[in-house]
Amino acid sequence: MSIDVPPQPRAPRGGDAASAKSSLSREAWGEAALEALAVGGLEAVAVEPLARRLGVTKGSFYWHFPSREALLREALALWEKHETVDARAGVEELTDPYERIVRLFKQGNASYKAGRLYLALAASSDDPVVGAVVQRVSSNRLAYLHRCYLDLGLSEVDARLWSTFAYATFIGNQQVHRDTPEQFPAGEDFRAYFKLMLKTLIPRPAGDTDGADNPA
Amino acid sequence: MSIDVPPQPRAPRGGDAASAKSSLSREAWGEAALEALAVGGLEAVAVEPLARRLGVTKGSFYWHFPSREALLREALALWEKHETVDARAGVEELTDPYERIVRLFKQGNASYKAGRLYLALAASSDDPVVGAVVQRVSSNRLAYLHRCYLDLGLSEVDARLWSTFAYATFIGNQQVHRDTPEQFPAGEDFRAYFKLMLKTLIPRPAGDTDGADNPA
DNA sequence: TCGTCGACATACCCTGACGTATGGAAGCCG
DNA sequence: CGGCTTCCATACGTCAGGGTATGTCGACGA
Repeated sequence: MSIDVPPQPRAPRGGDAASAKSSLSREAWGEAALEALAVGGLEAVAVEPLARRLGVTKGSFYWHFPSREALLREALALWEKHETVDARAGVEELTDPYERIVRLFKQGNASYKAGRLYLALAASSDDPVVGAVVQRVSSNRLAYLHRCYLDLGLSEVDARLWSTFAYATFIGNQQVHRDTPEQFPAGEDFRAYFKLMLKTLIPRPAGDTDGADNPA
Repeated sequence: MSIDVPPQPRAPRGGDAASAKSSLSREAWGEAALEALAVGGLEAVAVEPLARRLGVTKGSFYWHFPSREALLREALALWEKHETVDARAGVEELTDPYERIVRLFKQGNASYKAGRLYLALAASSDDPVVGAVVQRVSSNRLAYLHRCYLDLGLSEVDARLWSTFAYATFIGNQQVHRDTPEQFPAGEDFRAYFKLMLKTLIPRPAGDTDGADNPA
């Protein structure tokens, strides 16, 4: 979310526009594109509206990018890194596979915007560029979850089934949460819901009777 | 790239099989719109492409509908009926709530196109017209599922949690199936997957050990 | 036979968005 | 100081699609 501008700060120009930023970078455009994507879908990634939102005009955009598709690829690359490398930051270090899965779930449910982003991208997966990235990200997540379930002691087949199950539920939660926010459990209800999901979706092999929930 | 369909010599005013009337009806336009929606999303519901596909021109369309939005409303009304009234056709008669849920799941997973349709609509729920219908349909399904779980003997709260859980998984399956069809269990694997979901998502109160699954 | 009407075709304008061309205001350099 | 580079503005050209106005043709009904 933090829009950090990489080391390319040229001396401030007139500074007349809405942003105090002197000049835009490729990455800034990419992040803005992701923002628009999460809100308005693929069609919202349009050059002129984005330029207006950034306080510049089209001419500026076409200095940084040869085409709209190039911007899309930039944004997609950013997103893919967010959803794979960055998403595994606080997870990989956990040794207990159970805890890893819990953490994954927690992280996934933590960012509403990330959920909307995935949904928006997945909705536009008919676009070949978008579709390929969505598939890679989805496969990557699925594969990682699969490994976690394997580490849990499940057989190859069972791990496959359970990881798909858990992932589908995860994605579905985002959908339901977005489509019918009223009906989706919130607050205390969500805590109970979350607990139910964990208990149901993570078959614990050993005799772990109850309540190992960490007090976050 | 744009499929330029030649002026398609329409079947003259003879009794055609496609529809009672030789000319196009509102409903035919609506169904065509749903078809386009399932494939290309909301933006694919465009007057000119649709008219080309139906072998007529824009002028014809604007005879039946005052605007594109009117067509959208027609299609949405059709869809809402499909997903609520029609979807409950073979379910309501079942007395066992467990069987009702199973049937619901079976039906939902039966039509890939219906899944794509929901996903496409849900992706465009920022549109006020679409959003309202999606919300109604989603709420309706959720409420029905909730009743089923209630009939299963669960408490109000538990039924709420479990129905949300099950519905989220259901929706998520459609997502995963569409986004990464390669990774999604198929054939025999899907049977096992389906069975696992039923077993996990439907807490059976009485001591119903196993193997009572009806054959497909 | 003729007028009306339903259902469609044709022609047109308008909008939004992609892409291009060109120019211009800084900063850096020789 | 003149020229080059960088970043951006302005002004087009193009094109798909929404919406409108009007033309057309066959099916009736009197």
